[in-house]
Amino acid sequence: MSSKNRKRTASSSSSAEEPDSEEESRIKDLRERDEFANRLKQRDEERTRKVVEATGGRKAIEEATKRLKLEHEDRDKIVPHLRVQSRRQYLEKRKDDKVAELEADILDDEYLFEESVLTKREREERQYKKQLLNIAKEHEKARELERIQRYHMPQDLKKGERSEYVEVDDFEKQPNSEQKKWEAEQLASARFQFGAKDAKAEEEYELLLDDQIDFIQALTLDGSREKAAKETELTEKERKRMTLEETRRSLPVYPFKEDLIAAVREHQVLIIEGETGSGKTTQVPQYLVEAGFTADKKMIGCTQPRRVAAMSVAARVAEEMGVKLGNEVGYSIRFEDCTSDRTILKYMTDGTLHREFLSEPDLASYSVMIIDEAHERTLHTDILFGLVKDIARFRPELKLLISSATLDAEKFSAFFDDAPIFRIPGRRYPVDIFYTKAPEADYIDACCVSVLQIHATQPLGDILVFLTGQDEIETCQEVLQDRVKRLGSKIRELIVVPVYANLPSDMQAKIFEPTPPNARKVILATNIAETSLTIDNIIYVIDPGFAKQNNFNSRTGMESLMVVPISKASANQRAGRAGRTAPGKCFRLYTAWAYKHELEENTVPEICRINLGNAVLMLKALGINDLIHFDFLDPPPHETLVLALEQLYALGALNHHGELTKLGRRMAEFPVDPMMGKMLLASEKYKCSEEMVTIAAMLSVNSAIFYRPKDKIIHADTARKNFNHMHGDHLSLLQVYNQWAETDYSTQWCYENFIQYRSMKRARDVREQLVGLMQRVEIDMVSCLPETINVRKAATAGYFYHVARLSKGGNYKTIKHNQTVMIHPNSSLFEELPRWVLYHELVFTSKEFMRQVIEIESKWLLEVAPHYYKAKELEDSTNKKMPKGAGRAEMTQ
DNA sequence: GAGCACTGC
Repeated sequence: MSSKNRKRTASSSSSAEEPDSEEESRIKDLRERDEFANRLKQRDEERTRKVVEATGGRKAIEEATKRLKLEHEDRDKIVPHLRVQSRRQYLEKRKDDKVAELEADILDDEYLFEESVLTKREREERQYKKQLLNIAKEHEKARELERIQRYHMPQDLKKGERSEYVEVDDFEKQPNSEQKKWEAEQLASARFQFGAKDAKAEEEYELLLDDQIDFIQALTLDGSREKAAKETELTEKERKRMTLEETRRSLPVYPFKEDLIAAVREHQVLIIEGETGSGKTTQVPQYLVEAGFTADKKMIGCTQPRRVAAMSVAARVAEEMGVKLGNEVGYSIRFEDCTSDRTILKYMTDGTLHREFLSEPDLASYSVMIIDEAHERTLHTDILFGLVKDIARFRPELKLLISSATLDAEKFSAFFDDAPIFRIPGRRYPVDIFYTKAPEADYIDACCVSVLQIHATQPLGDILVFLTGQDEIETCQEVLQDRVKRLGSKIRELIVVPVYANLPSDMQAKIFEPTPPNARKVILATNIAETSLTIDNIIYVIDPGFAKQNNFNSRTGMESLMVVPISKASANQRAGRAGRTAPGKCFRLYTAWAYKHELEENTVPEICRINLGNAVLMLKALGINDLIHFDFLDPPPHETLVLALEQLYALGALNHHGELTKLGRRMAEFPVDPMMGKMLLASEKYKCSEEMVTIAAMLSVNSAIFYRPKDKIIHADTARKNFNHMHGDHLSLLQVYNQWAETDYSTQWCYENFIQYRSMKRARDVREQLVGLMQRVEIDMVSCLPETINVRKAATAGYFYHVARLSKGGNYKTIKHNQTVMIHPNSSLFEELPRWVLYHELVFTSKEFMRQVIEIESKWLLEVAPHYYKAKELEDSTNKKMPKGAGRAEMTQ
């Protein structure tokens, strides 16, 4: 692509009579861009070669580098700690061995000798052993509980007492442990008995609830398993005894193995329609390996929308194939590449594959690419569709498998030139669906009533309630707990557990705890339970029919998070959550008529709802110049694309021919919004790369840095104010990070300052990645502290699009759209009201708010973006911060 | 004086 451009442009400029300086600089830039891209490619190749020589894979090298660095930095601190750690691990292992030994001993003993043949002493000894085992087990259980503590605020502790809070992340330091934990959870939850099994015969409750909701059953979501099939079902114990091979054979996909391989051989693109539980994600790639699709050293790739899925599926498949994870079977996700030169089966997140396109635009190292969970329609899968469809045209030997749930298969087939659909049955129980007779005005209240109604009248079994956000969940939790308290012993125990993404992970783990016999668990969840979290043993689902959805308005450049009715697809997905382990019931808090006539068929895909700045830049970097005619499964709004292109042009990532510039090529290396990418690159000129990288990392996790527990709001706000910087929030965030880094990334410090450790850890990961990328785009890391003017100038160089000026009445108006906006009350500048501000984002909640604001001087705008701002636009600026209270008076003049 | 659904690079 680039060479063609160069030729064309070279000839056009030579035909010009006089030297056109603009044209010349464009050509020079294009040349420099291609030289830069070549350097990148060369460096990547050298790096790969080195890795292959070292045989350990990239991961090993990274690990080794990290370890060396660590050792160098604080060897003295770490060694004693490591010693304790290893001693502890040894003791732990020894204890486990001993307990297992004891248990086996008792079992043997009981098997060999009946109680009656034993002497008194032998009987006593057996009794003693059993007691010992019990104590050991109880002890272990208690320790498990201790290990996962609630969020303790420091002031809860007495003086001198050490905090016992253990961040769950501490256990994630071993390689792959996040996935191990996930698996353990999954396994544990699978073992929990379905509540009703333990229950005695249903007791009659004569209980009158305040109000009741009338439900009518409308239809049953068909399951592929019937109640009767349960007899043939394997108990957990039996399943454990089954070998891996037997388990594989028992999966619904197994009988289709040969047909599937034949179909893949015959067709280049195949749509696989299969429900969850069919085993397609783990089995299909293995079948293809067996069928020889990786014979010529090429890989089979499989994308997943979520990190945990990519990791755990890879681990499972490695086990089934009897290889070590990271060798023949590996996974690749952000911050973690667990593959080697031996890898033939690679699981990855869709975003990772999207990035891989930058260094390998033809997917040359793959013979098969599987896009799994395509129906979820994430931004990345949607873009991948267009890209792989294009590649398939000039690489006829590349096989594509698109795997999706039932409803969308036809649509995918049509998109991929009527590719054949291969259907695989799943495993699911039927779910009865109930609708309300009349619409419910207050759905929170209706939820609570329904929960109690189910609790009082229905057989035991856990309830899952879908709510829109933290706020609703907390309200609902209070109401339920209050009503349960008032009903007292008239009803059985009801355990209420909340779950949403921002909840600390130890509290999230509570949803996997077993429900005690004769009690019922109610899980109040956001959409997180719709796809991301799978909770077993749910029998009842309550679905009010709403969700929060992010929408981007490209006309105003504003994001809004609003409560909207869900789609039919989403409603059915929610209902399906009731039928995973047994037949279930789903109560919809809307009428059957509303379902039929008011709900959309499908949720609007993400690509149509968000800012596409980064996506467009990536596509440009891949040489796709005509974005308006890019083959989208669902094309995003025209204005969104135009806005993205416009911004890229203003930022200098595209030249006036719409071609990618060197600056744009460098920006594309960063997995951030183009404005932020520009800001990072501008830090080179302003000699503050250290600061900008930190700020970028903090901004990208920002929403969840400050922790505000409901009962300690005042403390939390005071703690937050201590970080406030007079020039704005970017600098406050910088202070937070730097102070944290000074404490050696202490967890304790986070709790003392009401800062979420999890978010900070993530910011650290992001920062590390960005530092690596800065080196990649040939920028040295330097710091400008304690001076911070350059920090704000570099931010302005990226975000000059996001500037507002104080106007009459204390409101701000955006410079380009003249739109009235306000500083968000959480900002450190909320009461300061500087004349000119720059904002990181514009969000519409109750009003139009600028979130993350810094004070700037208008003359900087002319310095960093002379092509975008005219001096006239910026007139009448005093550039002085107005004295508090006097601001308005001065403005009226 | 507000309030952040969920992912991912």
